[in-house]
Amino acid sequence: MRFSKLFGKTLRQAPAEAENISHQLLLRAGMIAQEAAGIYSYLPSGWRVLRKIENIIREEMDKAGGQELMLPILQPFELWQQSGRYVSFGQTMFTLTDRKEHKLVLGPTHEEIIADLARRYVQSYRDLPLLVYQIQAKFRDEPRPRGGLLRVREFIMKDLYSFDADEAGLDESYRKMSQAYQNIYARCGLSTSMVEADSGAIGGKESHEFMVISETGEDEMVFCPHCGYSANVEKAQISKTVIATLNEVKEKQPLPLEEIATTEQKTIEEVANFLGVPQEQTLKAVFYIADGEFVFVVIRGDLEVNETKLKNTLKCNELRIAAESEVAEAGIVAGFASPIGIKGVKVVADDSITLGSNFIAGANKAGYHFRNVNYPRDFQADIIADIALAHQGDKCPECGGKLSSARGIEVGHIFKLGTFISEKLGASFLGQDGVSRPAVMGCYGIGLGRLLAAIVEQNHDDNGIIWPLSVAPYQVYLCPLHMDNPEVASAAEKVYQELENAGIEVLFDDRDESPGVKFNDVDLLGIPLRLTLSPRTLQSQSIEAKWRTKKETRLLPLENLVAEVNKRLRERLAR
RNA sequence: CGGGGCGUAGCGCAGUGUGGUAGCGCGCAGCGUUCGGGACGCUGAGGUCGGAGGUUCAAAUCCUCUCGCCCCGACCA
Repeated sequence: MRFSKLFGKTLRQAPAEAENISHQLLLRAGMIAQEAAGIYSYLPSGWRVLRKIENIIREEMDKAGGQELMLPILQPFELWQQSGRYVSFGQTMFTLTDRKEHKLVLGPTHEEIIADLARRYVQSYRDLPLLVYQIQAKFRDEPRPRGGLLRVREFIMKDLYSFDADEAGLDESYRKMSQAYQNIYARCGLSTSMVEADSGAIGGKESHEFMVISETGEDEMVFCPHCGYSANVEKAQISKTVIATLNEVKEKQPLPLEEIATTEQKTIEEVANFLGVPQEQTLKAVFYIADGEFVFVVIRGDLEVNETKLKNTLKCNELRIAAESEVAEAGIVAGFASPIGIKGVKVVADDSITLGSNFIAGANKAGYHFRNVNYPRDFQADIIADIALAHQGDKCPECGGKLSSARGIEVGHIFKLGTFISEKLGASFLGQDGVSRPAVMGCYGIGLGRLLAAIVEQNHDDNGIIWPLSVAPYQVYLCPLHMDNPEVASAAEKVYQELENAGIEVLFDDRDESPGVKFNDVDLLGIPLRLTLSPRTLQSQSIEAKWRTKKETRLLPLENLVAEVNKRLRERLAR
């Protein structure tokens, strides 16, 4: 490709709307262009990168036994009613109506379609396992697109769906996919962590996310340096046991309830300090509205509520903190509330409240708390579950070690769906025993644009992008200096033709620009190997080679250049 | 949906307070000089000042409404 003809210009200054690095660099490099909030065009060089990523993914999917297919973007709304997932996706789905007043959706994902296909084509256990995938645009009306390509409304996604005869089969498909994912990221030059995750609107029981550690990431995860436990904080568990001192062990016996005046103390911190007890000796009350219903949540004072876990526990679609007025309406004295004596309100308690005794809790009247509150002697909960939020420094649920935390970009998410979709859509098969069963499903997604952005987040310097060779838009940048010098011009043309003919992807900077401009552009574009041809190098019938990742340069003889370049590219790709 | 910010040439911005011929830098076009890390000179093209309505002799500037974009939160793969 001749640079002079390449569609898309490099920019010295990033457009003001770009805040994170990948967004700025991709815009400056002329790889993407924004059309509207969360809607982007890929310009030729950006599209080349995307297609390389796509090919890597395709190869790994095929290797794992996947079959590629193409599914419709326009989907009948009825399918989503059948699966029931239109409720959990809600506003996130783009919907439209055709001329016959039929409701359609722009597919946010394709489990319904694929299950519908499986219903028709999978009839026997002999047809299983089945792994099919698609690489296509999906649409989600995000409440807030952000971060350039990191969170968009129209995006290209690879989704593979697995159908197995039983749980053991699903486990095997899941294992294959998680291996394929590791291969994909490695080939894209990314280092990722696989963490336990919440499955959110997709549903299902077990899921893992692949995270690229980055400050610009939207997710937070915790991991244990000792045993390797790692999880998204939405999902993460912690060990809540408090190591008791001898003195405290004596106090473990439930003592009689006692009312104490705490006139000014409302927050956990104030109450604990006032009474000289640790925060884990108190109970905290938090109020939510879950699908319109008021919920009283109790958790040990030192912990915080994990809203994702709470939402899952309540099996609700909408969850928000209750407004002050709503709390008052429910007859609750904010700041002095506890579940003791509360009637007619759903109470959800974190299981931490069962791990202690003689807690401090609100007395449900202004200015007073109770001492020696014990569960279940003094109050009952409708639901007891783990609803605590993990933090850096908490204890690992596996080994008790100290958890660390980090932010990450989710570049892949795999789910064990089970049978809830196949049951609803009738995707069942006849087993060897002649019994009909729903297929056991899994789904495995990768957002390609987000992956591309994550690669930039992880591979750049002050001058620009540093594409790994495997995904670079061009492998080689041919940079002649003094294009007005006929010897340079003709030698450059010749080298360009030779490289092209050998199938090497080369961007030929035939522009009449100063060396500084060219060098800065190649650094910005992030092309791995730079070949500089000038009157100086021509004196020794050679060309100067420099890797984007390195400082040193070295002269290569023009003779046999193609073979030499090929060898170097191969060596680098093999690493 | 709540809070904040911003819409002026392809990009970055000034001008808005106090209404009076729309500017700067980069980029772009032409010519010339340059040429190993964003060169220089001269000449030039390019703007419904996000949109609509209003006030006024006169609106980028004041008023009302509206649309869009970004950030934080809610929410969300």
